[in-house]
Amino acid sequence: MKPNLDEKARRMLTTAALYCTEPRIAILKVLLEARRPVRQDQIAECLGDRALNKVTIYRTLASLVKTGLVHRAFMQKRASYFELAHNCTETQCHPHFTCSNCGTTHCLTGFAVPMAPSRYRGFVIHHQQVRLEGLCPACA
Amino acid sequence: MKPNLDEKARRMLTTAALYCTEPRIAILKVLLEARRPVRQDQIAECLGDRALNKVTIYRTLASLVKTGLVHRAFMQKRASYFELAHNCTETQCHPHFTCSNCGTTHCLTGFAVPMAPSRYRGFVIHHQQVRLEGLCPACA
DNA sequence: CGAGGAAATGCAACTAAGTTGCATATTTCT
DNA sequence: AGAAATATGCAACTTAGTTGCATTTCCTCG
Ligand SMILES: [Mn+2]
Ligand SMILES: [Mn+2]
Ligand SMILES: [Zn+2]
Ligand SMILES: [Zn+2]
Repeated sequence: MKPNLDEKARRMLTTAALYCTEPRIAILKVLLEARRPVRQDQIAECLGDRALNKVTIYRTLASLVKTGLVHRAFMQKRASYFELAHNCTETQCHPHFTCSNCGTTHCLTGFAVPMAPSRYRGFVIHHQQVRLEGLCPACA
Repeated sequence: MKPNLDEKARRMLTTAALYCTEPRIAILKVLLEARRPVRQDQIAECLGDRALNKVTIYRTLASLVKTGLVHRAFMQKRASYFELAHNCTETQCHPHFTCSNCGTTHCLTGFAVPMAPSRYRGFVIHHQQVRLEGLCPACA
């Protein structure tokens, strides 16, 4: 495995003032290695033999989201997808692209859709989230 | 009530080649009068006395979505929000804004966030959906 | 190091959005 | 009106996510 992933996860937890527990380190490592947002059950599957209770995974994700280490990237089919906060500005995460043919989701970290104006008719806009749909390179 | 709403709903159904049934007309009228996306249970509540089975509402919404009359605007708390297709282009619906203070959602039909490029590193982008979050005029 | 208190985990039971199969009712067409 | 096509209602089911509570683990401080 990656020997320094463990250390990296520990640092992230300490920085966020969270207890460094085995479950949290394991979950963070899965997120660190994932290239795309993942669901609770996908995290569980990645853990394989040293499985965790799903309640623990959900509660860990909740803690990580609260500290800002992790984002709830989007929902699909009534399930939430989570990922490490990466390539984010204060007001916009990168767009997520879902292929309408094969169903896979990709992080489009290379570009950002321009932000909406910070004010519009009395609305104060703090955050913008963009979902894209179309054909991925493999399916196009 | 609005006397011509009924007729309008009927026309929409006929145009979409769907049977003109009482439940469908009732649901369409709720959507025609709603100013924002609504959930299944909100539609049921609006119908009040002449209630409909939730399965009927879900199946009706599915038919309406398939014909393009209705959009699944977004998901929140594991529930889908539906609305009539309005102020939409081929590639983008208007942005939806949710207030982080009071929780209400508004359709921001007045402006459109610029579209992502139609191609980006092999991705063919067909559709773009924008979710905004911040403070609504009442809470700002 | 070895408590002791704070916080995290696991388990079982629960909640609630959405789905499915099937019998019955309604709509449309002739 | 009658037949075929389609829609509705009901009950039972599926499944993502939550809650309460007993037990375990982690961190801090003597
Ligand atoms: Mn991403
Ligand atoms: Mn809208
Ligand atoms: Zn694809
Ligand atoms: Zn508000």
